[in-house]
Amino acid sequence: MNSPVQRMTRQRMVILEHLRQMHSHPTADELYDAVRQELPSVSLGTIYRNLDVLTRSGQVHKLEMCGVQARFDAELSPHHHVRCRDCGRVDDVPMTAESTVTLPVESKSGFQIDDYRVEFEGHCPECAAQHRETTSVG
Amino acid sequence: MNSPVQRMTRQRMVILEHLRQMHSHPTADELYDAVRQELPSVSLGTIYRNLDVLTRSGQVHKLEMCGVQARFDAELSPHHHVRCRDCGRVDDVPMTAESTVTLPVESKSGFQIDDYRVEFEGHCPECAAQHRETTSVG
DNA sequence: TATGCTATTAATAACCATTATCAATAAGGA
DNA sequence: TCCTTATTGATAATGGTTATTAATAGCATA
Ligand SMILES: [Zn+2]
Ligand SMILES: [Zn+2]
Ligand SMILES: [Zn+2]
Ligand SMILES: [Zn+2]
Repeated sequence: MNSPVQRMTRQRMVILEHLRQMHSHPTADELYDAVRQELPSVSLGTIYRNLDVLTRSGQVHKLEMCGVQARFDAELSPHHHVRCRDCGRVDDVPMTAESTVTLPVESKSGFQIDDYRVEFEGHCPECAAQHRETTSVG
Repeated sequence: MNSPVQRMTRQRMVILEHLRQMHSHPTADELYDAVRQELPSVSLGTIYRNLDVLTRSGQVHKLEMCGVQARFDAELSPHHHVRCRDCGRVDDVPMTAESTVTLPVESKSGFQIDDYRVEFEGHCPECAAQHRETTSVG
């Protein structure tokens, strides 16, 4: 009925520490590469399993964004994200009054709406530069 | 260099017609089921291939969220979407002044932001009802 | 209408992120 | 220290999507 007791294993600790000091919103396999530096025998399944546990207990945020792979974030204060259309890199965007949306109480088909997410899209500096040099040559 | 000429095949036409008269934001395989009624020998690969072509030529919108199946929409006028947290059903939410976000010109790390997407989350009428009857019994 | 080029197809295999399985291990309360 | 069971590493399985390939069919041109 209620969820099992959560133990603090060495793997879980190292995963959480690494995610907390990475601000790149890494994918599971990027985090796997980082954690393996410290725990060479850790398995990718353990990364996925722990990200799931930590997400469900609210210690980590899973970014439900467009794109192929899921990304994770240990920064829990409310903020938005931008994603680069070319390379998929994700960065933070602070919340402002201009990026705040009023929740519609109910959609026309009777949905009860209780949350929303804003996702920005654009180009990171590197891809923007590359795009410029590709199109500038006549 | 430039994309090849787009031909109008029977399959492509039927796919587009069916998507245009479905307002349920179907997944590829849901659309596959619908199209097979008319073209029994169509293949799932053809559905995916055409949805990709039609998306890239702007005749169809692809709604992608990580972790869940992509959904497609032939309604091209600007609007938002709500997704049911339980069953994944997607419905339209009209754009209003309250759901309009001002684009930040640039993020702090130099991203050039040129678009955004608002996605609402909640419960569809069916799942909301089910949730009520599950939790109401003492 | 016939011809040629090639975009598109059906069928199928491959891909790849994520989950499930399972015997062995270890966290942590008693 | 002992016991329960959450967690692990290894590995197989899943499932949505993409790639491959020989055959077919749009469609521009003669
Ligand atoms: Zn980029
Ligand atoms: Zn973030
Ligand atoms: Zn629902
Ligand atoms: Zn829609």
